[in-house]
Amino acid sequence: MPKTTIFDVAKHAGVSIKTVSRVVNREPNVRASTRERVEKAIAELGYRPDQSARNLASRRSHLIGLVYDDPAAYELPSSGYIINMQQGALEACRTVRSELLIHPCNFRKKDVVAQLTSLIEQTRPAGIIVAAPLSNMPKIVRAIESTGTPCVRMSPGKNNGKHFSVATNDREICAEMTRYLASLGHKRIAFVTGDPEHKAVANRFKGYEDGLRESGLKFSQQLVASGDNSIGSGEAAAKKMLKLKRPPTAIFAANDDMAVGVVRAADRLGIDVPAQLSVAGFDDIVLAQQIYPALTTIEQPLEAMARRAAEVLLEQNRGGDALHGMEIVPATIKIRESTGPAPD
Amino acid sequence: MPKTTIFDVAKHAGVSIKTVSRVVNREPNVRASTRERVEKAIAELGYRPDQSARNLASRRSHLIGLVYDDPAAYELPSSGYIINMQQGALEACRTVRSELLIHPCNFRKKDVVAQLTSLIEQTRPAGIIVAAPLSNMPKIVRAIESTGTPCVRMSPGKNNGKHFSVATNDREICAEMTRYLASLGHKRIAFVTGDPEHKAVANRFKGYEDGLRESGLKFSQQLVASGDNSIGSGEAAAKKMLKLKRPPTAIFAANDDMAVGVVRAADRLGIDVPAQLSVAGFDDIVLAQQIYPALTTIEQPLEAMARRAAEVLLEQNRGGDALHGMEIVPATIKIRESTGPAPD
DNA sequence: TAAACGTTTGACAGCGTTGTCAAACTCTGG
DNA sequence: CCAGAGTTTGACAACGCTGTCAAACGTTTA
Repeated sequence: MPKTTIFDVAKHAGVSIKTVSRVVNREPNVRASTRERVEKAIAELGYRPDQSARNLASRRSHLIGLVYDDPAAYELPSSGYIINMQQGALEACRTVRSELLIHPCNFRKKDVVAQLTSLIEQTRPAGIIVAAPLSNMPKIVRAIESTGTPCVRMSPGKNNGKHFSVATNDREICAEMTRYLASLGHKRIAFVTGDPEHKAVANRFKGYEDGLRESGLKFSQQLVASGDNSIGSGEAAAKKMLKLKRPPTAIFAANDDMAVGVVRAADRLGIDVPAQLSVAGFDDIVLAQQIYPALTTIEQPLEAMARRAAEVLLEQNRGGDALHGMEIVPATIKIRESTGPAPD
Repeated sequence: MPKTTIFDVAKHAGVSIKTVSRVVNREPNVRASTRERVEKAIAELGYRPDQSARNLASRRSHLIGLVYDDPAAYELPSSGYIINMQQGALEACRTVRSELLIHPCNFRKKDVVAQLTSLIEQTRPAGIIVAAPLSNMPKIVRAIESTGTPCVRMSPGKNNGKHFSVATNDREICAEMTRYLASLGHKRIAFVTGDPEHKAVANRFKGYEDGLRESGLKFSQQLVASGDNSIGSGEAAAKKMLKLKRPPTAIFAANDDMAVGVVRAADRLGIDVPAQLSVAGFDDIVLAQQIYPALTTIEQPLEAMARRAAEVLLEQNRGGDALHGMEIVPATIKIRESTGPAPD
């Protein structure tokens, strides 16, 4: 039984193949009655357009590419970052029968750009989702744009107006977390910064400053330590600050790994969390709920962001208008056991 | 600057397009001197075959599909299972410039088969990797086979001879773990079984029996409890067995989640691990190293298995012979802190 | 009533490969 | 030196769709 082609449908509906094509692609200027007739024929014959042929003729596929780099994964087995994004993008793909192509690429390699260009030429995806930290690299975004493939950045960085981007409110939510700590009576709230290359992480620090200001607390350089996003660096940073004459009563780390390090440091120093020290993180990694005390943290809406990114791309591929600008998917504060009223 | 096509190469090399095609596809019967000339032309013009056109003409792409279901992920955020497989498959793809298409599918849904068939028709992947538990479902494997797409199963189940499969030595390695526990002096070694639907998990139990026999220990039904692969079920199973008149001195759980449950149960009952009770798991999940005491477990070579699966498929796609039968990628025992000499 | 314009439809030429099949060439043995 | 077999090559038709452009059809306007 040979596969049904557009010709079969055309004959069955008594129209030309072009009209069938128009119906399939939701092109305008097809009389309603004609459209119905064609749709009926499609349904009766169980016609499914051949993607390869479409790709060849239109120079574009129904695949969505997800390109990412997960530097954290080079050290830890899995940060969950990727899987969450995939989940979201996959959901969006499923509803429109698209498929997801995943393409990790190490941005430290010299040939990333060539590699991406080649990926796009080879597979001609309908769109590309670029995840952080790749999305913050102009040369990468530019390379993708130059192929003419629509792309959506998942990134807090500035948008050049040519594409759409999805981000979360890192800064605002961190201000909120800081205000929450202040509302518990904490006067000395410390912050552990992360890798400054990571744009989102930098925004978190700004949010911390905002939060202090909004709570009427004054910023102190002593209460800021820099980490590199790893557990160990969080531990070191906390140890340093907890040994100050006037140590902080709350430490907010720019990511959960470092927050876990802070908890560990407190443990080693015999400081009770949360009775003597409140600890907050960011990311809501799996471990956050598994350690004791369970970590108060901020849940990044990675899945929702990726879903939105894919939706935008897929809608555009179906003929919708290209979107520009930035959309914010808000993060959520998860209050758990590691934060509590300030001591005294 | 229009893209270079096979025609440009043919003209430049003074041959027909068919000959260029032969060279590109490594087909036989091309004179060495001709091949060289064509290869030179390809290099000089920077020719890259258009995949869409290839797909259309040959009815096959350079994509590898990875289809999976991760039932554990419906409850826990991430089991690491998927990410490990992806990693392996991606590595293999990268070396031959192929791309990986990921397609999760819930086997409980009625239309899995239709969905898979449609996926294959749409994307015409060069091959499909089917991961457990999907790989143990005849109807799914049959559906894929009927499309004519080469497929490799990652699964311990019997192989019908039509395809290749990659598995690990669950049974043998579990026997080895059991012998290891026996060698530490344990006489009463218990086992927590997992979801019986999971073929590999069933094999682990058989390995446990083998190990007992080989160590001259006798099997006791009292020392076998059934779990459902979850932490909670491991905890319940352990509590039950630890309250026996003659409790086990070692508990081997069919997966790490349950082993973590066992450790938790011991903790609650005030039983010291490993002084009074040795605990072993299977999977080497991230948590295994993060709990205290760090879990002795078995590392599944998921990444290596997936890499091998993809390699086989890609090699076949490049014109290699179709492989049949089963290949075993051995697992590794990771001895950590949760096991030690038997008490007394 | 006809010109002018917008809407709907179809014919047909690509898109860049691979598959088929036959022609041309090369080598062997008698 | 030729028949016969194998090797190497090329012409050309698919593959199944979209893009282009022009024709046919409707509707409005003067």
